Amino acid sequence: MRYKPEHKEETHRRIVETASQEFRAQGFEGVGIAKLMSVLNLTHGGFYAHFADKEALVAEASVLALDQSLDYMRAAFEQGGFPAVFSYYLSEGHRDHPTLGCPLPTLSAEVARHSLPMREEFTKKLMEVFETLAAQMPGQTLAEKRASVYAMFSTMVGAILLARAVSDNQLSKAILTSTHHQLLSLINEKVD
Amino acid sequence: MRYKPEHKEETHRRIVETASQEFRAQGFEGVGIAKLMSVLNLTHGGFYAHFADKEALVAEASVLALDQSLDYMRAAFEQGGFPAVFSYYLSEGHRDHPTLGCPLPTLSAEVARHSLPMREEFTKKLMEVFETLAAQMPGQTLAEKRASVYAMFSTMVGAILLARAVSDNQLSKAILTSTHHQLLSLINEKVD
DNA sequence: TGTACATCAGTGAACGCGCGTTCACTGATGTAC
DNA sequence: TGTACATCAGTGAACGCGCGTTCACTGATGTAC
Repeated sequence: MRYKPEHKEETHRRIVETASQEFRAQGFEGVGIAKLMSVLNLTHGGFYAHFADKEALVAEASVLALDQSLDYMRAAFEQGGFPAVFSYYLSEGHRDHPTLGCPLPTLSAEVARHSLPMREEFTKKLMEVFETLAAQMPGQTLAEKRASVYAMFSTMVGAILLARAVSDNQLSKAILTSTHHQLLSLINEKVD
Repeated sequence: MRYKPEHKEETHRRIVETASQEFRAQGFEGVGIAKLMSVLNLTHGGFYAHFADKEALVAEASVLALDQSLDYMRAAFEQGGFPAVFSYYLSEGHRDHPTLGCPLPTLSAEVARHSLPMREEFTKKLMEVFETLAAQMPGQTLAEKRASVYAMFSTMVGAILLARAVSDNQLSKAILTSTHHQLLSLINEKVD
């Protein structure tokens, strides 16, 4: 069969999209190429017409996941500023559905063990995320705004990470609400 | 060969000890039983005289890692209170040497995907860590102290996680120092 | 005191399985003549 | 208008490899007689 000119790009896009979701749910190592392709009704051999190797997919899919996550946070911010961002990020919904959530809690530990080129692409996109949010952050200087964003992200990412690991739902909720309150009081201080 | 009565326990202990370090460096999936045993000059077959399966080792090694990490933090606390804990935890040394560091940044994402029994052992030990530090935390009520510990841990864990993932050393350092300053000002508020 | 035997931590070949990757191939369709 | 050919996204068998796990075995030493 011969395909329309945009068909290949579309398939490529679908592979990255599905991979970015599966990776967030199962980790990079938990998702095999054969299984991934079969979800899309394709066979594993065709994968290498789209990507040099799995590492290339890992890089593209991570960047896409960061981009999507930034979109969610931007949407929340537009609705209600940083408090809305915290409510979204530290929600039980986000905790229970990593598939469409922020890739940082699920994938950062694995990223740290990956190849330098992959980590560089990831870092570049992460800086973009940080800069976008720093622009909205209260503070005197850009350095100060950035510092607030780094600390804010560390807190949010760590909270979701721990809330997901823990088997006790009461503790899990307590982790989310405690960090939520801490972040809210930090933001309120800065606004004053 | 016949061995002394304490020999088997000692071997068991060495396997768990080495595994707890290797897991922190490579993740649970990154460490195979054959390789692990060969590091200890043993063969892979003998593993199953010590553990029902890999999952049992994963559980024991995670608990040991949490215990060791708690010891480090307790030692730091005794030397200089929470500021010393932050200095240790958010140091470049800790960032660069996961092997003997806190298992939470490296292993929590994988723990979240493991079996319930394993997660329960992990959670039980983590609660012990939280309670130990909450006892030292300034605050009016126990609930308040716990909340501070949960938020503090989320921040520290997230910071190390991100600082390790990022390929840019300047950004990595900025993440550590920003969160460090945030935690110090939080503690100072509470003391006042 | 000397010999036969039981113990049991550790050995290593073998298993089935899923992984990432390669490559000769298929076959529907656009294009050339 | 009709036929031969080129294109190329996707196919699927095959590869070597490392994984977790099983199991019949080994062999040094303590114990029984």
